[in-house]
Amino acid sequence: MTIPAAREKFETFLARKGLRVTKPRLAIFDAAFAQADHFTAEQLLDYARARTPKVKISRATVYRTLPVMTESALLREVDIGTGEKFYRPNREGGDQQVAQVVCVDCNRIFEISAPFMGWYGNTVSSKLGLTPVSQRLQVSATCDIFRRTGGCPRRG
Amino acid sequence: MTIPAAREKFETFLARKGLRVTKPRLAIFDAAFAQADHFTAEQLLDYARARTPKVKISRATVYRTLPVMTESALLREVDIGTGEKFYRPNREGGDQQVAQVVCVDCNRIFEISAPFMGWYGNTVSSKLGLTPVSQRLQVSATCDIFRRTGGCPRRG
DNA sequence: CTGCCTGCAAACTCTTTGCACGAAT
DNA sequence: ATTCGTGCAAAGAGTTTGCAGGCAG
Repeated sequence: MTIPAAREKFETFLARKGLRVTKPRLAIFDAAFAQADHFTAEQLLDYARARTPKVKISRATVYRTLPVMTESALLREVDIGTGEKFYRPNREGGDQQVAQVVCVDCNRIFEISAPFMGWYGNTVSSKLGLTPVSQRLQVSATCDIFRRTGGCPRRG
Repeated sequence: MTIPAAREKFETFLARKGLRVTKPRLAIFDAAFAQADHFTAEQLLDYARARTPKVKISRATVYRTLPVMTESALLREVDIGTGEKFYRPNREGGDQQVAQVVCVDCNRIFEISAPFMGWYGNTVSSKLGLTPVSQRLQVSATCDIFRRTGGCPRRG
């Protein structure tokens, strides 16, 4: 999904929710959707300001816009339990079942398709009389090459 | 595992690590291991103080002792992405594969065995040249009975 | 007696919020 | 014109840390 196409979806989402289409919101959204990898709120603030110097963007607005974008499903929130939340654009659209693999050496987050997760959640919840609404599978792992060579090939 | 037995293991762990066996550390450990359910750092502080009024216990020492206890594997850290960390005693011992199911109605954390997780972590990591060190499956779920009756049977 | 451990309080990080102004509808 | 959105700065929650004194080994 291209940025203009995504932005149009976002504008539509805002309109349907009765929210106003403002310059800061669009600037933040564009910056978020242009990101290649995972990013934090702070990184998004920096990037949005650099990308759209004309539009004044405050930290507060970034934090207020992130939940809106997440709700629109054009952005996904990724919590790896480090105190700060990560986000990434959802270019494919739809509710994907993905697992996060966090490399403790290169500190990078990989996401891979996990089609079995839904079944896992159901299996585990039904025993308790619960119905799953969301689930996440997170794997912490060490890099084999890093341990042998002392360098992470994915980082250079 | 009883509390005295666990405390002995903890003392041994401290000794092996070259750490000192102090009254605050033991008081905090006992309080942690006596807990029936998940608890936070703050709750542990309150409980340890109530349980051992003679020993002076500060918040800082609780926060400094928690990682030690976690490393000893007598305590497990449970992160459900709410900003505060939860802990619970690991009475069974060993590295278990457990999934957390968080009920959004009663706000309680259930843990159930999920032996398939290990296989999945390996499958997923090996594709990336990584070796898994830990993994967690976390499911957010709604309570079926709560939705029908408006009350959670697990809470009363 | 040596140096790790402790308590206290301040600092820190990430996120949220109150308020008055400014902009979208 | 009305109301929602914004920026700023302060507050908030949870956790960490610097320092002077205390206790374990």
